[in-house]
Amino acid sequence: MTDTAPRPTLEAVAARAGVSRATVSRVVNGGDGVRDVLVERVRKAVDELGYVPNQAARSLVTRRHDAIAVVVAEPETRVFADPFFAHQLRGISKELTAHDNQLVLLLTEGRDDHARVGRYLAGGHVDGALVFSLHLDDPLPELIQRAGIPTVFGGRPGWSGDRREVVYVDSDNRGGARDAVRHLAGLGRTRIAHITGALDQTSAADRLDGYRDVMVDADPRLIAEADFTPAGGERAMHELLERCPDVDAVFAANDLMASGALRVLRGSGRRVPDDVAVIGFDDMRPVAEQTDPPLTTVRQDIEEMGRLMARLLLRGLDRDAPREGVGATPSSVVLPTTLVRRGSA
Amino acid sequence: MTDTAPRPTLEAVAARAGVSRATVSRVVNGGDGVRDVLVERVRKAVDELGYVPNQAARSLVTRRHDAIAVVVAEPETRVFADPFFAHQLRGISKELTAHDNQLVLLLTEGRDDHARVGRYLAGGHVDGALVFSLHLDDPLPELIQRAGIPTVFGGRPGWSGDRREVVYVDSDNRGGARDAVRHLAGLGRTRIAHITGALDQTSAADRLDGYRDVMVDADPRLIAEADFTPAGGERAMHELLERCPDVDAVFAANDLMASGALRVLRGSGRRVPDDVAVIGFDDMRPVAEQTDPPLTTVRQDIEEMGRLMARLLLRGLDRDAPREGVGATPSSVVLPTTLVRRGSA
DNA sequence: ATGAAAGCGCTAACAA
DNA sequence: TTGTTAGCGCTTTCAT
Repeated sequence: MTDTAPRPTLEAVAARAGVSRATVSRVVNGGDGVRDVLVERVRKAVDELGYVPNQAARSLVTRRHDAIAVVVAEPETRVFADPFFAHQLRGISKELTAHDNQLVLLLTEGRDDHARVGRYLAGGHVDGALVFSLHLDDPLPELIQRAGIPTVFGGRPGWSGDRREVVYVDSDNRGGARDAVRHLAGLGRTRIAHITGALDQTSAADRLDGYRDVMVDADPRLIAEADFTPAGGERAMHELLERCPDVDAVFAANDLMASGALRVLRGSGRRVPDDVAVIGFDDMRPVAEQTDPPLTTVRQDIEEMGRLMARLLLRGLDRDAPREGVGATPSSVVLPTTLVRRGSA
Repeated sequence: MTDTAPRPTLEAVAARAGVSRATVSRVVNGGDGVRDVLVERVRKAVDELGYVPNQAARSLVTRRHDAIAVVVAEPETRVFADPFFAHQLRGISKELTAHDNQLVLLLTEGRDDHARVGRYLAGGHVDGALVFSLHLDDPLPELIQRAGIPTVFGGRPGWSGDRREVVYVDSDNRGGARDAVRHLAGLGRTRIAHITGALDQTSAADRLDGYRDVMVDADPRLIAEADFTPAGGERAMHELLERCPDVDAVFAANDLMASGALRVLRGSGRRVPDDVAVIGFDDMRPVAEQTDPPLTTVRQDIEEMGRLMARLLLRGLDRDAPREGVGATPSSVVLPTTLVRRGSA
């Protein structure tokens, strides 16, 4: 491990270039209104000294940090089991990088952490926040409101009774679910079951709604509640098989659960898709492409969601942005989904 | 999105509490040597005003940021296909959180990004860096050295000819590989093949070495070079089958490749483990537990690696830490692995 | 086009 | 124990 050496300051550069600190500052920040000769001299001094501006000092006066926080509020370890999270992060990172912003990652491990996150957000370390994985009863939005920091949510926040306008990016969970179920119906299936996700998340609730849109008076026994995990999918599939042995199709609210269902189906001696057709949601390639048979699923562009969230937030932060008219206050976005056909349906 | 309100300063709190700024500062930073009455008064004022210290101002004088950067230098999108990354991150996050440090995530997307990362690290935004996924020819270590910032590497860095002492955390790749191959040999297998990872990463090279340790004069045709991806595993397995149809065991350098190999094996009509035994590496549960048959594999405690990296870095940063004696300069750590037996071998 | 000077909000000597 | 004071390194009026 190396030890930190003392860094040159603006002052040092100014001395070396034979100009004032103000001039160096101007050059460092774009150099408008400074004679070319001086710009050159200053640049040279900067290079020779290896000068890098001290962000703390800069932020102290500009009140900007060029950093945004990504808050992943997932009490469970689930986030880490699926690549969803990583993809979003990647999209966010790309967009932020393109705008010279840094990404500060805040992972919360349960209730105790919320206070810490709240403090951090309120502490003026970052210019804005991107918040994920909210459950209905999550106290985080409240904290964030209090922190008074611009925020974009990932996924439609579910809490009700909130008057404030929130900005979020979500995919069309309901529409995607409809497409999936319609596809199954189009295959001639009539006993189409649904394995739900954790219903305290809007994504799960919306997918269930989509299922119901198509299966208007579905046998309630065809709906099994689960939690987005493979084990949950297995459990739900067992239930379903027991309650309705005549089930001929299953729409699972994500790929992980679908893969669990697939295993149970195989174990029960049923062939997929011949006896029972299966559709998942997410299109997580490592999962969906490697089940047997490969999974037909509803794809959402996760990385794009991340990118969009970042873009929305940055736009809202932009001081020169138009305060009214088109694109003034960013508003929520819902991205379309597409059905990807593979072997399972 | 909410707009930011002007925050109260130390000054304001001092005025309200009827004390000096210095006293408020003391209270805010622990409150030693301040009379209880005043501590109380100040705390009250802080609460009433909703005062939160301005980090920029604080860092400017303390030169600490209580933030460390995590640099993930993975040109490929591979990081995002496997949960490895997320697990490390989680371990790191936990440890940092426990020490009131923030995590700044720096994702690099290829060469162009390196300069940006270098600038950031040199910019004095963070107190230290945790760096991952180095390839042999990676320019990042060089940049980091120049930035002169304390660093701990994840995985043994492979570049040679570097005199400086580097601190890293790695798992015992070579030993783990030996265990795996010995297990296969113990099963009576004699034609044991190896599918390597990307050999420009030390983890892959070390696992290959471990394989060779046991298979001292292995038929070179039993070694197929791949790249840690499932597709690479499939390709390698095809090669292997073609070159050595009598292969009776395969040790793949990670679970993803092992799952690919499993598919090819099944496709070729071979039974696992009866005809060919298979062992992976990593113990990525979502993968290893859900292959058919479930994968026997070498487990490494990824989260612990992350935690350890953070701990090492923080210890090195600690100003009050003993500069000599036990635990003075942190040194590298290699964590043990364990063989997890499932169905495939 | 350039420089002088005033602070941004905080901590840390030093005095009292 | 508490207050006074001098900066930390930078940006930004305001003069020149």
